[in-house]
Amino acid sequence: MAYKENNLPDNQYNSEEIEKRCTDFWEAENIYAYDKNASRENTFCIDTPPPTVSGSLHIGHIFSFTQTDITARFQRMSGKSVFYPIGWDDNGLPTERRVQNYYNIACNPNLPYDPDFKPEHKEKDESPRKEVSRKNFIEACEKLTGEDEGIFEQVFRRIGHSYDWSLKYTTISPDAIKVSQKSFVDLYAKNKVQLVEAPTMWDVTFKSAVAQAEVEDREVEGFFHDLKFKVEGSDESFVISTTRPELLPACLAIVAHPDDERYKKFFGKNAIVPLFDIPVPIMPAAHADMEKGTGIMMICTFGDAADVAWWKQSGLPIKQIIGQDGRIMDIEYGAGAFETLDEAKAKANFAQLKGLTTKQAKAKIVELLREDGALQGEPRRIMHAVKFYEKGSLPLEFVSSRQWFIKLLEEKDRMLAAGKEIHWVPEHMYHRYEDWTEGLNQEWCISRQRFFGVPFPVWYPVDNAGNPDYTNPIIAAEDRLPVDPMIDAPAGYTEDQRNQPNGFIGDCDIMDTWATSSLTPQIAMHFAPKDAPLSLPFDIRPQAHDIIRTWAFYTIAKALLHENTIPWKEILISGFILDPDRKKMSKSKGNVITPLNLIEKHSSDAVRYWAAKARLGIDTAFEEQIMSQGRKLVVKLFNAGKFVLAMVAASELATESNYKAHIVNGVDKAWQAKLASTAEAARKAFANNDYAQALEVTESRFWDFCDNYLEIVKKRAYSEDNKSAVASLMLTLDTFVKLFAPFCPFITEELYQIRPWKSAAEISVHKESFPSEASFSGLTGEAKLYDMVVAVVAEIRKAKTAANKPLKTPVESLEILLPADTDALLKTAQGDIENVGQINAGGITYAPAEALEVKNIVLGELVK
RNA sequence: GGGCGUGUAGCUCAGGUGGUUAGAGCGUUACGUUGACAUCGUAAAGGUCGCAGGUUCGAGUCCUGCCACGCCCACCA
Repeated sequence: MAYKENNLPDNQYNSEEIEKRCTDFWEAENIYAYDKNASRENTFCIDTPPPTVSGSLHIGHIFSFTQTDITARFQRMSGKSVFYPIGWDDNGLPTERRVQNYYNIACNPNLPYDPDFKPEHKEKDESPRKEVSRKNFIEACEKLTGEDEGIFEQVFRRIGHSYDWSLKYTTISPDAIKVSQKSFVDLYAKNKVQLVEAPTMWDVTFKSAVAQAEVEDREVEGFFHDLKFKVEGSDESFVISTTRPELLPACLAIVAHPDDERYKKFFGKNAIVPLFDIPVPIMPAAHADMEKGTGIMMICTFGDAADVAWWKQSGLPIKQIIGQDGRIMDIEYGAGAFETLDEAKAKANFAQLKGLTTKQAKAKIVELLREDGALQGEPRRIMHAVKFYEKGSLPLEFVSSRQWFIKLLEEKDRMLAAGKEIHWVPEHMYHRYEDWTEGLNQEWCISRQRFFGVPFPVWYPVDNAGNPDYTNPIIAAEDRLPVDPMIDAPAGYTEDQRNQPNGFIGDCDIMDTWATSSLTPQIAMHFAPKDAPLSLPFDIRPQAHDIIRTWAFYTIAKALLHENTIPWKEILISGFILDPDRKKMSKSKGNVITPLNLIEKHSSDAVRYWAAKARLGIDTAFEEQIMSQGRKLVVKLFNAGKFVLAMVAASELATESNYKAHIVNGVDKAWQAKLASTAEAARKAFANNDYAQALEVTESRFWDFCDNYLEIVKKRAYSEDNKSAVASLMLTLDTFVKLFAPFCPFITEELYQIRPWKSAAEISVHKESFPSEASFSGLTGEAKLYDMVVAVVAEIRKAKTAANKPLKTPVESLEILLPADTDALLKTAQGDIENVGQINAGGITYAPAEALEVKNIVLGELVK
């Protein structure tokens, strides 16, 4: 399609029109299509992060995604076929939460499907959430994510990200589910995944297991309670300080350090748990800290990870009293595992706790302990760190449940080696990965008791008594994927055998989002043409540093487990956008300054300029002024371009594609030498992943061009003998549009397209080769000459400014002192110097000196 | 407690392998508007380069220690 009707520059810069023209043109001409005919060596593969679709795009997205786009554009201009997919991460908890709030609904998997249910947006009110079936809930998720994704795409197109949109995927789509389930099936075959019933970190709000990587510590208020325990069969007693008295009925044992003289005598005896009169063994344990509290502590089911670890090696029975809803369970207390010396007392006390939340139970039990006399003094307030699910608001509990785990602990060494093989930018980010990998102490729990996500391709046989056999799961065959075990029956069974004796049940859990996100390279390849020469490792993975322990870590794990390779050669870690007060930018503030508002105000190119100014891995404060600065640059590009085009249009060279041969003037060739070195510097900076540096050198050369070179050649370009000047301006424009193209794809395309000398073979600036020193072969001269001319011009300007005179004030005479070896060189530029300085003919005199100097400037009178 | 990073002009940031008067943009001030410029240009003021030692002829740059801030990890009865 034709880019523009008349191919003339607009009178004024109008970002919206230019952006519209460009996006339409790129779309129509398929400028960014991935070329599968290129070899793998000639392909640059990007493992694009699929943004989480749960609400609106944040300016931080624009920031980091634009930085990747700049790299992609440079690689494309370096002759690579760029595989630059885009996907939306729409499965998982964030989406569920948003859908619940947006439609005011909640999923109840026990309800039947209602085909007439239509989700509608409801403003937040007090009305209870409408319960809907699992299928209705998933449909609501799909509806809302679909709408959100449309908006995301609009913004990403508007900001000029050069994805191949035909490769677009969503993580909840059947094909992505297939890839994810295939991964599970493969891991099962390789014995890298296992179903385990064990105490797991559990979020009571979301009623789901969580993985180590999703856990964070928060400083919260707590209280030490000093509890008196009697020692069985003696008059002795001791005091334990605990923050979790509500776990008293779940107490398994009492431990103290083996060398602790205070308690050594008790080892082997039993302590009596207050209120419940349960005898529990007093045992030595090396992890007990003599300095902390009273030096003696209780092990419960389960206070923390240390309790779990100790319990595992103790062989003692489990005493689970906290249910999956975070409340004290309804159990027959006083028998079995909870054997007691006084059943009636234990039952009576426990009955008062049943059904309470842990917080309520704590208050209740303190009351009971106080009555009982076991509580010594009053609870003492402390601040301590407690583990929370990163998206949760209540502390995690350890609840025993059946979950699928990927066995990563045995892969630690390989993981560390793989991390070293990958090039981290900036390098120090590797330490985060290393820290995390070395500190890993749990297998990766991938089951989630949620609804909107990838189902496990798993069923369990049911025996003739109606009990599921979890030891012999039925795994779906690969060619059946994707499957939903809650809808599809396993091979060899029929649907009417579901939940029946001698039948089967489906695994009702879904996978952790990361179990799917960790396969982004594999998913992207799955959505590419089947005969494309794509393979791991990809070239780059761009991402932020907060998800090194999740996304980066898990992706490396999956690539190792499946393909036995690293997933990418390089990982580029972007920084965060911080509020001006240097806190991480909050979503609430993001609503005020939305990306679209900023784009409309400053233009896409200007917003991209802002993103390009920041270096990788460095957190920067949000400063809108940088966008204004970017806009100034873009407007300047527009105006300078328009000016050059006007000067060229008057020349007979205007339509000559082989104009370069006319660059013969010394000053012009000197300028081209400067331009060539800038191009080379930009190229080198890009090769070093330092796009900010590439922009910096390009930008400063461009302002040099506008302030100096353009003024220096202006008069000559209007004169009779103007071919060299005009050709030089043409080459300059051709060069700058290419140098700026990765940063400002819109204004550069606009200028590129409306050049009168554009040939039919020239499709888009974004398909051009990025300039290098070699592009200027034979066109460059003595760069020094340019520097000297600029220095002389600067002195003349300074003299005029000092005298408060306009710059067009004529100069009667001036003296240039200069070294002998540059004398002849500078004199070749005398005409240009006279032009730009408004110097009277013959006004310049020369004298030898050590260094260049301009003296005795005599200003004339400006004739009106 | 362990690790990583940051600390340069009022603000936001640049400053390979140590080398002349430490840079940019914004902001401030003064002046000007040259044949493109919803402006633009020319200039000025503004810095003990976190602090203290050390290496060196020479340190913003290398070494040691300290301080402040941020982040990551671990512990947390």
